[in-house]
Amino acid sequence: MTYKITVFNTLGREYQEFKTITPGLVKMYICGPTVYDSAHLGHARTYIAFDAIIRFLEYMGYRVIYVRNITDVGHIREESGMDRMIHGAERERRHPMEVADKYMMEFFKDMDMLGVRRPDIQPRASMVIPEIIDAVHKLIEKGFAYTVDGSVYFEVSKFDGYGRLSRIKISELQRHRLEPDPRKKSPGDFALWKEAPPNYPLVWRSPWGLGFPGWHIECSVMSMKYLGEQIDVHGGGHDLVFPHHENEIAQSEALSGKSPFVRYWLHTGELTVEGQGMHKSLGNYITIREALRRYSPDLIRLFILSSHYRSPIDFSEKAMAQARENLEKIVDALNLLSEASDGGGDELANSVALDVEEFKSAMCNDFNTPSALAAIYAAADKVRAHIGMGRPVGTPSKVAGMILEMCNALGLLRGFTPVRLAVEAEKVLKVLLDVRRELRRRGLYEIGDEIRSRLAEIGIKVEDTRDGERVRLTL
RNA sequence: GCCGGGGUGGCCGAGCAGCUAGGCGGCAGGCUGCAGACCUGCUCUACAGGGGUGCAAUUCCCCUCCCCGGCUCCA
Repeated sequence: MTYKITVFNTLGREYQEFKTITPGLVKMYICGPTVYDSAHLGHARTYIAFDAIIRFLEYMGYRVIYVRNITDVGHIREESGMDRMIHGAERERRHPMEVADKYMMEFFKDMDMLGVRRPDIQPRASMVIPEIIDAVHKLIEKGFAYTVDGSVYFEVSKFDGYGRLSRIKISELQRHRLEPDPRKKSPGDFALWKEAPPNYPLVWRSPWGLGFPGWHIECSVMSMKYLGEQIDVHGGGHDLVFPHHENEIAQSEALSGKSPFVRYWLHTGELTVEGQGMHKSLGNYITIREALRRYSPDLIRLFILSSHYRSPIDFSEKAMAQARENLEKIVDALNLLSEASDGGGDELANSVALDVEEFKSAMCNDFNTPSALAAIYAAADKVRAHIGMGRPVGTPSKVAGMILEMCNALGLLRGFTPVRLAVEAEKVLKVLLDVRRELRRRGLYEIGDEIRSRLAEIGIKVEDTRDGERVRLTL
């Protein structure tokens, strides 16, 4: 059967059938981080969510060209009007590019540890400065931008349809955290190129003097440089809808003269911690490395995928504990299957095959990972019940393969191997269980239970069934 | 103020016009020396409140209340 994938497009706020420009090929650009500090759980949420989407598309047979940028210049901070990179550099008393490198490498490592598929191209804003200057120049030539001393601004009113993505009206862009530059023609106009103050540590020569790019333009340039003037998917956190993505559309379509710049805009919901936004001042700022010290990558991923990518998600110990139970259920089912012997019919395999169909249709419905996980749980439960009732599995490796196939399509349990004891340990365990059986036969339950609880402490759960002991390893 | 997203059973969390989400937890029973796993049943005719349109509304429309986000910092 063929599957129709439906996605919710932020542009238009509606569900649309997913049809790529070139059949079978997905050109996708995801906004990467500004590397002035360690990545946090919010980044993990966004990139894991997109990772699952990408893996699923690949699972469905698409080739995905995935570009995710690194922004290492031009991201202005509000209170000081200072580039975020410069701020990081001042804090750490290093050169801005040294700071950028440090956090970029850290980010790459975090993503690898989380099992996020590497993008095919990871361009860096500072490496496309010539292209940015060129783009800014063209925007001036085309009449979409104007200069004010050494700065260049995009004139929003020149671009028809500005505000289509975020549904913002130019006339309502009246509230500002920062006093807008009074020389701008309209408060909504945004910088393409900024004139640098004296002694600014990170500047480039341009036709307008020494300066640096505005935030937004780098993404337009990198997206078009590596994926072309029109792409299939552009994604990022929900907080980027305005102004970042709105401005990207304006710049890009003004430059290329082609519309739409992006077919499907996908945005991930915010991550909160115990119900509050993450802020260093609240003390609830959790970096990815901190999270990885406490939780396995699969656990973090399962937690994130338990919520739909567009919904907000709240991080808490309780939520993680719940995710852990669910993960253990899946792993338990896979472990049980690895020990089950062939025999019986295809009944279980056929039933799990239905779950795989459920899984696919859930994911085809705007990448509904909670529903997709429900299908995996259903399959795992069937396995546990089947084996729990002592029924033959039929083709355990086939069943395990189907469950792993679903998990892997979400990036879960990619490195799964059934937990096994070493041969020697196996023999020792057998001796212990033999002794325990004899103890129980003589009614010496207390000592038998002692053996059981001591084994449980080291991750070996012994369960007594009619057919003897079943050992579950949670090593 | 403007724009956007939400409020689903004890908790988490899908669905969004008719048909069981799912998970976690709790209770009772079965099986067990016990525990666990597994099985059965219950908690579970839940969808913020009030109107409206439908044969039919958690799902669409309007109003009210509450929460959150964006409005040139953010994934």
